Amino acid sequence: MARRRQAVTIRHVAEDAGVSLQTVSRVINKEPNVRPAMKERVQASIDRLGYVPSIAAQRMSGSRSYLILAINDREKTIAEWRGRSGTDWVDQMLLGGMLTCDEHGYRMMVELVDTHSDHVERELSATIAALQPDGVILTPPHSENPLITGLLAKRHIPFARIGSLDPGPGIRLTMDDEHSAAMATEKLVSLGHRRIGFIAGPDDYSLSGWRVTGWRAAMEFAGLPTDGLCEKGDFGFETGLEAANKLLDLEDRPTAIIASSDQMTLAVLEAARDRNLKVPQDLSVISFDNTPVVRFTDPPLTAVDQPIAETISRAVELLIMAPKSPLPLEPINVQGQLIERGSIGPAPGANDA
Amino acid sequence: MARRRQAVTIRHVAEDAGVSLQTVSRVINKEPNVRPAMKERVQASIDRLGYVPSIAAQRMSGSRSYLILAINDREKTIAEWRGRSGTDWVDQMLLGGMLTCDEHGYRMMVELVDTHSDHVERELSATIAALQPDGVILTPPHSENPLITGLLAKRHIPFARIGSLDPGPGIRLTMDDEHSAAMATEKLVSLGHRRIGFIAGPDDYSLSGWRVTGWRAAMEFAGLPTDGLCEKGDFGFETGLEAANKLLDLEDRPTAIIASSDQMTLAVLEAARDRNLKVPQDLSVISFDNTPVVRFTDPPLTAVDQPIAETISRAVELLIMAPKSPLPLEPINVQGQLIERGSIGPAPGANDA
DNA sequence: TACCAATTTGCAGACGATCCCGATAAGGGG
DNA sequence: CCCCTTATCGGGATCGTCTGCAAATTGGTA
Repeated sequence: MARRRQAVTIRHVAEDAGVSLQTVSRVINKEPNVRPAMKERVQASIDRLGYVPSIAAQRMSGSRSYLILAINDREKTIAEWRGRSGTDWVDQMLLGGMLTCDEHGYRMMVELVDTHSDHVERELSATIAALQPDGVILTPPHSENPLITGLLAKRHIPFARIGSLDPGPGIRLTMDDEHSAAMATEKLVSLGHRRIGFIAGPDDYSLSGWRVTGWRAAMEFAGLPTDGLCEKGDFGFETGLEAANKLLDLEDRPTAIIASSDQMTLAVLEAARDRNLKVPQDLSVISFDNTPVVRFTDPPLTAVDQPIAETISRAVELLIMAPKSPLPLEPINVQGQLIERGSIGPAPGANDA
Repeated sequence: MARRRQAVTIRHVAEDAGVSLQTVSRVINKEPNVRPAMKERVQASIDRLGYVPSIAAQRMSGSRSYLILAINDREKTIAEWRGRSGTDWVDQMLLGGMLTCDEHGYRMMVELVDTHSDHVERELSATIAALQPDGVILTPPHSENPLITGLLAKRHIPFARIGSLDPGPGIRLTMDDEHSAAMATEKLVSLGHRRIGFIAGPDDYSLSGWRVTGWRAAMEFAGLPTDGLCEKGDFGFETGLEAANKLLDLEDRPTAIIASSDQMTLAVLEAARDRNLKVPQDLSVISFDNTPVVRFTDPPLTAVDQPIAETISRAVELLIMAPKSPLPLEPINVQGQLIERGSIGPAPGANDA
């Protein structure tokens, strides 16, 4: 096959407009110090010839790659794909990220990286060298991996850490997990529940901790006990089931459970069914994530919506602006929302407050 | 910020190994005519320095971009994202595409393109010029857009058309829609159903037609009528509901319905509920797609699984091999599978066959 | 031993855009 | 009207890799 060359280059445009390459370049990059008349003339040539700059060449000559890289956990993502349990993170990342990138003439690429592997550093390092992105978005649990953050910081590549409050380099964006958990808890308290169980996520996600903190704070504020009411899972169905069983087998069984992911909440529904507990009459349930499945369960789940798309969108904007405006040092909180559906109701035996 | 340069270039490797740039290049690209000893020496330097070639520079010098572009319909994809109805196409494309790309050292990028727009051609053309991908994957309905296929053919960019049997340039890969529809129909016939309705997809997807053909053929083979039993939707919920209503309001109501998408099948469930028809006792239902939601409906849906991931994976492999081996002219069929769940049962009033 | 062909290696140029810096043109105060 | 500052524009080098061709090496044969 014949070697493929660029159809229209900056040179053609320059000739057509009768100006230098430099001037065309300035117009493309919207640089100042170009007279309006000149700018118009060049733009006309660009439009007429249908010229589009080659990103490869732009990157080569030391400028931007117009590429934002989004890093996801390989193992987790593939498991979700294979199991067809829905990959809401990827979906919502793409929604928020791609659309925002589009607006600014950038592209987003998703890259899967192994979390639990010795060569995370090499793997990512190679990707960076090959692609040379202008910015990187780290999703949990990568956002808390010091090897990764260290590597990016060393290379001076702007990056965003989603869902992490740990101090360190990079922009931090969270979905205010503490507040969200408190909000869910308060809702249940207001419905008269006094024993509210919580199923936390794994420890290597710091947001797991923040959610527990929010729940505990709201419980204590309401003067309610928390001892023995917090179990732990890994966001997946199986561990969620174990945790749910433990909570529902307690002598003084909770009348409501909040679980840190939709999959774990599905497990709670299953555990309740096994015990002939009706949701929401005997047990109220609130979930985290609000992925598509929660609308189709029986009953549909009340859930804390994680505004992933919006968060990623904010991250993209900040990264794109990075060369010009300094990155915010303080974490940015994007507020979650409690989407009410049929899985919660008044506490059994509680009169109207 | 300081201009970012490549950390380790081919030049460093060449110096380190004491050879010319050329030789290093040959080793990287696995070209013949390099003595084993030399190859080993260069490879050692590459490993030691952690060298990774810059894709931008590779593309610049006229070789590959190691990039496969997957084109999806913007409007449809965004609507699915926003509505959180599940975007199985994007998900499964990424699953099949990214993993296969990874294996070959390629990357996949998803690009959203407006289907119903005058400037499809310009939009795509600009993307091609900017990214210069080594291959393009077109999903329906883009796979049948002559403007797009013509453009790619003219630029000599290898491309794959998913879900289209139309003659023309490019590799064609289908999920054997005709056979799948026939398979679903036969299943219902074997359960004793005699009036089997079909809800087709929109006309601008040629696969819609093939599915109808498969259904009609299976019906006629069984000596069953088809008149008035085929309605049409646009794959979405609302039009699916209209179609379902029409079928269920027929004087001689069908006892089974096959719908061409999961969303339309959800609408069938809704329409059945409105009329107090029990699924599967009064009405059997089979869906197309098998997206994650179908496991959570009541009852879970029997569905024709669309092997999107596998199909895209095949497409990627063929595109990557394109420069060396010629592209197959005949369409490639990837067989779908009928996943049986609770939404089908024997026809009401039919004794065991 | 000498010679020719095939294999292996190196040199210079190209790819398309940007960056640095110098040259020219425009504008403003004395 | 002149000079100096600032806004505009252009020339040449550069980025990292590959392609085309020439040079050097190897190996086998007459």
